[in-house]
Amino acid sequence: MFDLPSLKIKARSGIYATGQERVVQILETAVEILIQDGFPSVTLREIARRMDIRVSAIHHYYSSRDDLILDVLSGVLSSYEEFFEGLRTASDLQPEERLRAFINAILDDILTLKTTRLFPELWALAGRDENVSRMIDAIYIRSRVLVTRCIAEINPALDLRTRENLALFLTASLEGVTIFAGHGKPWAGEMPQLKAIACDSLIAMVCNARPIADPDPDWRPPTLLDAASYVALTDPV
Amino acid sequence: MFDLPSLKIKARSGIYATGQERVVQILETAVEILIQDGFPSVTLREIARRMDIRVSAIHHYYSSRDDLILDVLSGVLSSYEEFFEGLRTASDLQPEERLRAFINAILDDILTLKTTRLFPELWALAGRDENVSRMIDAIYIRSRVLVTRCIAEINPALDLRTRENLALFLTASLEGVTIFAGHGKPWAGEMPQLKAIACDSLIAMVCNARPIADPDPDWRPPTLLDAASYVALTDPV
Amino acid sequence: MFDLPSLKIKARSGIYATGQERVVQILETAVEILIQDGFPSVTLREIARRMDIRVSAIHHYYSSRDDLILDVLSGVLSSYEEFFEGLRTASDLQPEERLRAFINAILDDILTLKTTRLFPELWALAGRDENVSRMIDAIYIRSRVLVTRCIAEINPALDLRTRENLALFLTASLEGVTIFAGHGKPWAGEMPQLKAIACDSLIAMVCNARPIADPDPDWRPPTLLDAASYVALTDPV
Amino acid sequence: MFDLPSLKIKARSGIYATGQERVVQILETAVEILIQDGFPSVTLREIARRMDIRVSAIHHYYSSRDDLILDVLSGVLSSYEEFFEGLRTASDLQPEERLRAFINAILDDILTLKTTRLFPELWALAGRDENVSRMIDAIYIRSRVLVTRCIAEINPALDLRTRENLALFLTASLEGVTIFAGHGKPWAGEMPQLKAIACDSLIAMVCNARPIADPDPDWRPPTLLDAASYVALTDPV
DNA sequence: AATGAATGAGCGTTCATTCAT
DNA sequence: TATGAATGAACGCTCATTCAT
Repeated sequence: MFDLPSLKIKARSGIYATGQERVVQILETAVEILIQDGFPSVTLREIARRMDIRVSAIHHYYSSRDDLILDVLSGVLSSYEEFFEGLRTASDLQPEERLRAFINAILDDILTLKTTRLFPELWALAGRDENVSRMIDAIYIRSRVLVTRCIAEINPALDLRTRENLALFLTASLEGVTIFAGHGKPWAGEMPQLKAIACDSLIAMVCNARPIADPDPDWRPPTLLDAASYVALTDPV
Repeated sequence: MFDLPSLKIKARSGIYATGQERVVQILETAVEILIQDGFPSVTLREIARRMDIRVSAIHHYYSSRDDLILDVLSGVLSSYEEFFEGLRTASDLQPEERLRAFINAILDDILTLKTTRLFPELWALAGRDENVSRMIDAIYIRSRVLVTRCIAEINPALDLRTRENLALFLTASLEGVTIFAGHGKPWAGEMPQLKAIACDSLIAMVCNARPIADPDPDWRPPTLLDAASYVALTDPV
Repeated sequence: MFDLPSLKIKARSGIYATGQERVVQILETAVEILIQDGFPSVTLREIARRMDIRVSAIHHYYSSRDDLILDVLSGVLSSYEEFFEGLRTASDLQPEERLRAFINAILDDILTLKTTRLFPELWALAGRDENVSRMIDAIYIRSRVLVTRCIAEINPALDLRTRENLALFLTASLEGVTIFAGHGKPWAGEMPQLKAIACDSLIAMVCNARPIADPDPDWRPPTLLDAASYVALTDPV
Repeated sequence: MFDLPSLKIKARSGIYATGQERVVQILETAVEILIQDGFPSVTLREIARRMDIRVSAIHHYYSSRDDLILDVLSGVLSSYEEFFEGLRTASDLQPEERLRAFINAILDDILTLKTTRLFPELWALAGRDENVSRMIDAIYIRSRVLVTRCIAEINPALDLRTRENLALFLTASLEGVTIFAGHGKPWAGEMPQLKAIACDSLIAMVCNARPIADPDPDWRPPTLLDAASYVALTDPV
């Protein structure tokens, strides 16, 4: 139903056609290495080796490795952003069905090699890099927009904090499956059963949740982003 | 109730007393770096620098860096093994309460810096290294021993496969929380709420689960380990 | 009294008006870098960066970096040539006063950032590059024209060799002050005193000098230049 | 009479004989390159090439190139420090003769390839590096200790400031000769005449100097060093 | 007239590793 | 038991240069 759109990278420089292509090639190659061999293997030399160009040619497009990596990450994450955006808008189903579709889409995506490899790398990276932490925070905020909305519709009695915590736990539950049933992992074959379990238990969780007695009216969902960025990501528009 | 036993590393090589100590120091220093700065920073140079010894002194105990890393990982994981072992044996509670205690213990552990940093690194590493995959598989098998037993007691009607899948999803749910509410993560402050949500929803999941109609009698929980190792880990002893 | 004329660089290549301008801009930028950051920083990249053009645009005007550097140096030195030329022609003073004016002009010039930075760089460069040696030789020959003439007028009894050696030492004395009392150097504040000392002692030196008893009639001032170039530089015209 | 002592370098590390030698070899090779090809050519690769060792072997002794360069410079300058120290202590001549000996020794030293190449490089470097500036300042302070003492003895009527300025100008005069009559320079052959001129004129300068009418009692010789370092260098001990 | 694309050589530095002491 | 000496491979990066556009 929902499909992860293929990686779309915006070429930065290059009025020449070949230059635009090169940037895309570089980023795609970097992602390829990232998926296949992990972050430590994403070196300029390895990218150059695979592309059969020289390292200095990469430096022609990116003045530093950090620049390149940043572009790689933002490219990767923006592709997921589009994925979540697609999930949010493309549906006219009932809230419960929409949530079920979301859960299934995420777990399907987890089965792909790309997601299985990429996200654990990003989680590890986030532990060492504040910028990556923020990027990941942003992408998951985007992802939870749909979930919180479904929860609000399914169980209108819930206060904001409970809704957000439910959405967070629901998302965490699904992400955790990556470790065990991701692509090539032992439990990947059990994904159909896991999807059923996840849908049943998580939707039940939402339905049966009770609001907290005395909600703090000032509570806001915690985030690494500044208020403006947060609003921009969650704004319905 | 449950307590994470302090890291105990068994020295492998080293005949002399001081040698054993040195190995322990090396491993502890490596783990310290691993937690503070991540895997890429665990270099022989850095270990030597912190210990104020020479790099070749480390090589005296470990013939290669890979050897050392393997020892670091097995040390780390065996400490968690003891943690899970402790969870299993130390309790005479009712099954539901035991499960609740397990969930709370895991989520408490997730709040520690060590676990927050270590596990994402391990998950990333598992994507590139078969040995690490197997080590992680082993440790999670250990962890699920208690869960599957609780599930069997709470809901005796369930078939093996459903039990195992429930245990797997339950574990995955908890591990996923690391990403969002681990030590220093934005949602860490919401852990009390998340614990309540996790307990309620996961225990409800176990209670309400239904066995599959036509279970395959030959089904066995998927694992990267060989049968003997698997049995050794799950054997009640 | 004497004034260092502002740097005038003659564009060498470039048929078009804008091209000539570009060459001048390039050279001025190069000199600016040379003065501010020293020779090693005069790279095509840095020039291009400051001019906000591309490196290859510079190559459009100079087929090699060495070409450019040579042009930079000849531009710089020709500006000093004009300086010395100005000293020589602009004066109708008595010889002793003319010499005093020369000394003061040189020491004033030494106080400028440009000269303080430029000349030590050139001296160092001369140690490695024969062409630079010759260029510097030429510029100092020009500079000594006035001095030798003053000496001849002040102390007509002197033979050529003694005159030239006196002029050489006088010039060397002044140049040496750059190292200690150039722009930004610790002794720059003592320049008034140093000027007085230099004038008194060097003019006294000229006045008190005695010719050598048995002058070699074939002696000629040593130079790296060929005879024709030498004559051209010293020719009164 | 006075001789520039051969470069003496203190080995830093190396309990092993070969290691001590290596450090000396590295520094000597670096100085050799510095003299022959100038500072920009003093690269780790060039040193390694000449020594027929690997670049990483140099890094075994010096953790960074800057470290090495610093050691090179301090080695070079300390050899000159000893040179000046030798000039100061080794003499029981009358003050005027001592000064004459100093002038001749400096001008003899200027004729060596080493000094001819080294000092212009240092002067240029000083324009870009504050540390080098300070090192050079220190070495020249050392050099002027003898000169100022001679001046004080020759012309006791002089105030401190005039003495110091005379010493400064005298030193500058001699240093300036490097540019024209250093090793391989066109005027090197005239050095005997230049020495005579220098002796005559500079000693006459000292003899004929007059104190300033109203000396500032607070005046101190300008320096880049802190007061303690300055005193340490000039202290007779 | 100017740029973009790409190269190749060189730079300082990090790292795991081997070996003799 | 531990170190110093030395290596070789790899890393990110700078630079001048060539060539097609």
